[in-house]
Amino acid sequence: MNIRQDIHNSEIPLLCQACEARHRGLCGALDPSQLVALSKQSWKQTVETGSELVGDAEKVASYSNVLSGVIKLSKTLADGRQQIVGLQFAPDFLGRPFKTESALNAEAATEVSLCSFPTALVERMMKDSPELEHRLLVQTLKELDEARDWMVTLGRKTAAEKVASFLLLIARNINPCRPLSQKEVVFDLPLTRADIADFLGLTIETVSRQMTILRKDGVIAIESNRHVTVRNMERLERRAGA
Amino acid sequence: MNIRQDIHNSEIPLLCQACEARHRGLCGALDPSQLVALSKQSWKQTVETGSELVGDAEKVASYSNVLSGVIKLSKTLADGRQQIVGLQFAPDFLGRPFKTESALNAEAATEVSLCSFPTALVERMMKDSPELEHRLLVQTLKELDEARDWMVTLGRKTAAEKVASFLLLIARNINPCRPLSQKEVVFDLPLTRADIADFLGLTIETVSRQMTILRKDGVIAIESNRHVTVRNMERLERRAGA
DNA sequence: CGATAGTTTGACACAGCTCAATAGGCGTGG
DNA sequence: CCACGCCTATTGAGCTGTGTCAAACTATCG
Repeated sequence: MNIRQDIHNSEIPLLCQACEARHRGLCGALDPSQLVALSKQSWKQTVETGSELVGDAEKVASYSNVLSGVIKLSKTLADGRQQIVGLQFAPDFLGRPFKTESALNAEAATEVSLCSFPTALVERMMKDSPELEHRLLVQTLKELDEARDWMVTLGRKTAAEKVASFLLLIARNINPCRPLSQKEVVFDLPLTRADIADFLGLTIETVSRQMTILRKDGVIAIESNRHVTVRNMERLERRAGA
Repeated sequence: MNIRQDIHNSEIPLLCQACEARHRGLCGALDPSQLVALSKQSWKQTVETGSELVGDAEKVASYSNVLSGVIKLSKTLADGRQQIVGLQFAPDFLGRPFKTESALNAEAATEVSLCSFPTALVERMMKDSPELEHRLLVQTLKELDEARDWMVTLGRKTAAEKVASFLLLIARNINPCRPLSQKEVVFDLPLTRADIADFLGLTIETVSRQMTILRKDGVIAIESNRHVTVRNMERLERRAGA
């Protein structure tokens, strides 16, 4: 039995054919011949929860597209206090071009699958393909917008609002095929309470207490610590403080 | 008496000849003919302290280079709580390409001079000039790094560390010709106590108290509320918590 | 079924907030 | 030049939200 050759896919490397990043991610900027060049030097990998992808102040040899799972980007003060400064979902691009050393720590919050390529190759292709650099600019601007939104959460919201904001963020990002604006949303939390605390600038205990309040008030339901049902998105949004 | 025609400057528009942004800013990406095209549709303006440059959810018709002064970028919650999410100094680029509506508020924190141009023109030039888009990407990545650094300050530092971090930020950015790593640094604060509080996620009173402590401990000196002398940068750095 | 890591709950402490009063800087007008 | 008023900043006193420490509970997995 022959595999039907789809015209659209005929020149696309096998590695890329089923890849999300080719559509919504960075690789969408590349034409088939560029995809072939990139795919020859790229590799897919699956990493387990907790493994460090990029260390702070470490040389970075590869960039990646996130294909599935959640990555946490964090910074640590000298005395060990930690702050998560961003979460990355598929099909985000992981890496900081034009800098050899990372200024932050990237760690798999869940099991994560990646498609990685050498930094040098990406930077070379960026010179040749303005469209690639354009996509990267668009993603970077998006991340900057998100970072600034989160600064409001960190600086001006109460613990209750912070936790609601976090649940809202996850509800909106974790399900790739999210039917927006439906009342009830179900997902597994990609982060532990400790991670959530580090993301919100709170302690584990405060996060836990606020989750309990949301549960007792019937805004959410929780099963076995990780599995969350948002009973009513609107109420959650109201609790997140605009 | 003739003005000597410098070869380097001979084709540069008058408007641009003394401009900082042509060297360290975005315009450095442009060749003389592009500079001429841009300068024909650009204009310099000076705006006074407190005037709003871009309103939240407002249509943006022009982008600008900051030539002098300080701009604060802020976001406001429904009930009026405010957070400053970034400060811009010369020769930063003010604007958010690829979005017609602003998601934040830009206001002159001091008297500010700007060189402005129509958004449409910049976006057209970006298509033709990858170098321009490249510079914008580099600036955006820098702002993202800064935003993430500040998230650590907002989420994990104490009030004392926050105020020290703020003074450090200003000391490092306000003086264009800063002789780095000299022990004593003098500057005028570009922000009121209320602005500082909104930047740090604190109240005016807490900011004031922490400044008083720094003053009494001899780390800084303050004259007439705005004029600050950092007596010892190293001590200030230590108080900022890494 | 016990071990371990993660989570919840409780009691208490304290950093930073709120409200209120005072002090200082600066421009205006006598 | 001083007197006044306005605005901003400082200082004080008390309160409260969130952190700290400690203990109990729960899920998961061998």
